[in-house]
Amino acid sequence: MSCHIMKDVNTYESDSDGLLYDPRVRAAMTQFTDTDNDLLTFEAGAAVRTANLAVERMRAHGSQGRGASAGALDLLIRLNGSEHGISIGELARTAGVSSRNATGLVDTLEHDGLVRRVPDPKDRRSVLAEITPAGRAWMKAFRKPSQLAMRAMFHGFAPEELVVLRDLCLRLAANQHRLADRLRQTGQQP
Amino acid sequence: MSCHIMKDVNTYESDSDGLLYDPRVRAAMTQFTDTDNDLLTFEAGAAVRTANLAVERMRAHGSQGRGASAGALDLLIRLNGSEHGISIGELARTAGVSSRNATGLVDTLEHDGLVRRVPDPKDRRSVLAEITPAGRAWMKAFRKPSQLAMRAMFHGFAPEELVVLRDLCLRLAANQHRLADRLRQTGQQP
DNA sequence: GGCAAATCTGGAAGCACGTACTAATGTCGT
DNA sequence: ACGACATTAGTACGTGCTTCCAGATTTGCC
Repeated sequence: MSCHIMKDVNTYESDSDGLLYDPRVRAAMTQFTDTDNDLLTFEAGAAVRTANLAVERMRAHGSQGRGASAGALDLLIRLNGSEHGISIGELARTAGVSSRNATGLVDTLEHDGLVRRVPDPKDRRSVLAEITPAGRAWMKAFRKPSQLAMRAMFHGFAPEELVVLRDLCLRLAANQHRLADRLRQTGQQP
Repeated sequence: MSCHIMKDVNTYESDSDGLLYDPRVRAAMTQFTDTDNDLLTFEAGAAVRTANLAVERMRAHGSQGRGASAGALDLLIRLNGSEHGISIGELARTAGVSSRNATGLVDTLEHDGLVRRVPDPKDRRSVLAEITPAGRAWMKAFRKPSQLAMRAMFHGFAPEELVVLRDLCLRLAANQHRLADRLRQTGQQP
């Protein structure tokens, strides 16, 4: 391992319990927090962001710029698992983005021929997005590489650890949803 | 709790061990994976993304559009914890972004008066970014609200859970870095 | 001294995401 | 039946992030 490679390796360190932390983040956050627990929350938040960037980067590499941004891919996977079309609004709600954004993501997928729009017979205001045969073929082609990539990303993780990571992340998201709801109710929106 | 509120609550469910999962993600990913472990990796990856979105949203709300995007805020926090300036290149390397991107983030902070550029006396090619008194005042003003927000986000999390979340996320990021290094070495870059 | 590499940034472009608004449609109460 | 109000997707616009390309200048190595 040459010095050039050493220089690029992340300098995460292990704490007394053998768990990773980023000393640079810790140094920066320590001055922004009052208690040890506050520091832990900031570090965890920063770590979530770091992990997300890592997943995004692996995704970007794996799809080779094939119009498969994270958001669009999520929609495509969702549509692939449905035997009928899904409305733009429903896609937006379940993805937790604005309908305008869902419109844009579907635009992208439609432009690439992976998805098409069809009228919703039950509501003339609404449009259903459905996956095309080309979209299903795309999903099929990327199934195995995607699995290999995720296996490599989570190399060294026990199944229980994957489950715990999922739970912790979803609890965080649930907390944020509750907070947003509360703020909306008390009219504290800016 | 009215039905309107019920309708907006996320439909995460608990598995047999009492840990959260998203049934919609599971339904979509099940058709994209071959083994249970693969499903766990995909679910964990999706959960990381969901958690990151949650943190971003809380951040956007807390800063009230005050020029504090996630990337810029990270740099500001970093500079606040340093008694001397830091070069654009160093900021870029430690943030894991390109120097062009770091340049843009510093542009934003400089435009808001929170950061200034000064020449690096040791290297005339280089520019140091340092936090301004206004930047330190900004940090001071947002310290308490930030802490309260993170406490609320991580409400119900034990300290050990925060540490585990941090470790799992950083292990994921470390895996990605190793993979990227390996790809770079074997020349498999696209 | 010569040259390759490093440094930052101007300029441009693409993409994700959000807000405000509009035309069309659907729902509900009178 | 009618009017008020809500919902739907998309237009127009803006911001931020990120990448690419190129250029001027500086630094370090042979």
